[in-house]
Amino acid sequence: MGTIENLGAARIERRPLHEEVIDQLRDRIVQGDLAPGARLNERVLCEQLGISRTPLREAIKMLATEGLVELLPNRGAIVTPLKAANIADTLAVMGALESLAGELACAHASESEIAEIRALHFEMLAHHARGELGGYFRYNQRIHLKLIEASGNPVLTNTYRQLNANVLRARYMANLSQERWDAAVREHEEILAALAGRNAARLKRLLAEHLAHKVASVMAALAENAAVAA
Amino acid sequence: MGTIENLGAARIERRPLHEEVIDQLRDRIVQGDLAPGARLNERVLCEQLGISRTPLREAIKMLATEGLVELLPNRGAIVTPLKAANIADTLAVMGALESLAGELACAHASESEIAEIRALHFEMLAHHARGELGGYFRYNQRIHLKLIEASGNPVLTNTYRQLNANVLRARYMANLSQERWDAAVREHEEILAALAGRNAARLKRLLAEHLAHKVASVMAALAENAAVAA
DNA sequence: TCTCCTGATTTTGCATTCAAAATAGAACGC
DNA sequence: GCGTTCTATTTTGAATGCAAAATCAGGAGA
Repeated sequence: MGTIENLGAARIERRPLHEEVIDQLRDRIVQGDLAPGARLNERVLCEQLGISRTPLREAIKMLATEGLVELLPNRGAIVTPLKAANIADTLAVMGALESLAGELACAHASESEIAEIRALHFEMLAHHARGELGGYFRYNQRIHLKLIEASGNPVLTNTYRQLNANVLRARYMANLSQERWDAAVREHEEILAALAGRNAARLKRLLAEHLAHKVASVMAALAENAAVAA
Repeated sequence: MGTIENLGAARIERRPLHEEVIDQLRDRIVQGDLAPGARLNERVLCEQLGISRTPLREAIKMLATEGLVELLPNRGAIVTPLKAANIADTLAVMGALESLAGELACAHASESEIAEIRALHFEMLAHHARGELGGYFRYNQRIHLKLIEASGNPVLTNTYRQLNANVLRARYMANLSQERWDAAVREHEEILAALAGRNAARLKRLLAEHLAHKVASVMAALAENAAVAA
C-alpha cells in the first residue's frame, strides 16, 4: 500500500556510529577530559563507548585530519599536545577569517540574524552580570559562531569551526581577570553596534582588536601552565 | 652490539596503508580521474589498489573531513560535486588567507625563501614562453604554496592546502585565454617584486587583485561546464 | 507501456580475527 | 647497581566475516 516512511513523527534515522563516536571524542578532548598528549587506547575507548574498534578507528582518523589528534604510526594516537606556537598560529588564521566574516556579514546578514546575535548578546550579559564564567563562555562562543555564519559562506564557517576546536581546549584554562572580562563585554557591545550599523570597516577593526586581546589572554594563560609545550 | 636500525641507508619505514591510499585517491580526485559526483565503490577501489576495505574506508573518511568526498549514510561515498557557489566561497576564504600570508611573509620570509620563489618564477616563465600550460600551472601552484609557506605559519599553510585541493579540480577545466595568461604572468612579476621589497600593503593588494581575476576565470570556466551544479 | 511490488544481488556498516609491531618484564652478565 | 637481551604480553594494523540496508531485475497488474 505504498511507502509510509515518514508520517509526522520525527524521522528515526540511525546515525552512523563513527559520527556518534567522533562527537563524543571531540567533546571530551575540547573539555580537557582527554588531556593534551594523552594516549588514545583503542581497547579502553571501545569499552567505554560500547563499540568495536572499526568505527572508533575511523573516528580517530577523522579527528586526526581535524588536527585534534595526532597519529603515531604503529603506536596509536594521542590527543594533540597544546603548543603555544600552534595556538598563536591558529588564532592568527582565525583572525583573518573573522575579518572576512565581518565584512561579508555587514553586506549580507539578514536583520533576523542580527537580531538573533543581539539576543545572544543579552543572554551573555546576563551571565556576565551574575559572574557565571561558564555560561558567559558558552554564549560568547555562540555569538562568534553566529557572526561567522552571518557571512553566508559555509566554507568559511566550517574552516573557522575546525580551527576553533583546537583553541577552545586552551581557552578553558584561561581564567581571565575581572577587568579583562569587563573589557571583553564592552568590546562585544561595540562589535554588535558596528554590525547592526553595517559598518564593515569599523567591524573589521573591532574584531581585529578583540582578537588581539584574546591572543594576549590565551597566551598569558598558556605561559602559566606547565602542561603546555613551548 | 646495540641496536643497528639505521646505518646510512635511507630509513625504510613502512607508511601506513591509509596514508598511501589517501594520497592516491586525492590525486585521482584532483586530477579529475575520479570525477565530481562519481561513486566510490569500495570493492572496485580495493581491487584497483590491492588492499582490503578497512584502510580504504579509513582513507575515505579522512577525505570526507577534508571535503573532497561526501559520505552518504548507508550508500557509501561520492566525490564531492563541484558547485560554483562552493568554489566561490572557498576562493573567498583562500583570498583572506593569502592576504594574511602576504603580510606575514613580508615580515618573516628569509632571503633564501624569496630566492626560491624567484627561481620557481623563472621556471614558470620558461613554461609560459613555451606555451606549456600544464607545466605553467604546476609551477604557478608551487609559487603560491611557497608564498604561503613563507608566512612561517604552518596552520595557515595546512588550511590553505586543504581548501586548495577542492579548487584545483575546477582549475583543471579552466583553459584560460592567452590574454589572461599573459596578464597573470605580469601579475606574478609584480607580486614577486612586492615581496622582495617587503612591501606588505602593496603585496596584499596585488594578491587580492590576482585572486579576483582567478575567481572570474574559474567561474567563467565553471559556467561553461555542464558537469557543474549551480 | 507504465507502475508497483517482490525477491535476488550487491553494497555498506560494523564486529571479529589474524599478524606484526611495540612495550613491559624477567633473567642474565658486567 | 646498572644496563642488556630475550621472552611474554599488550597494542596496533589490516583482512575477513556477517548482518542490515540499498539497489537491481523481473513480473504482475492496471
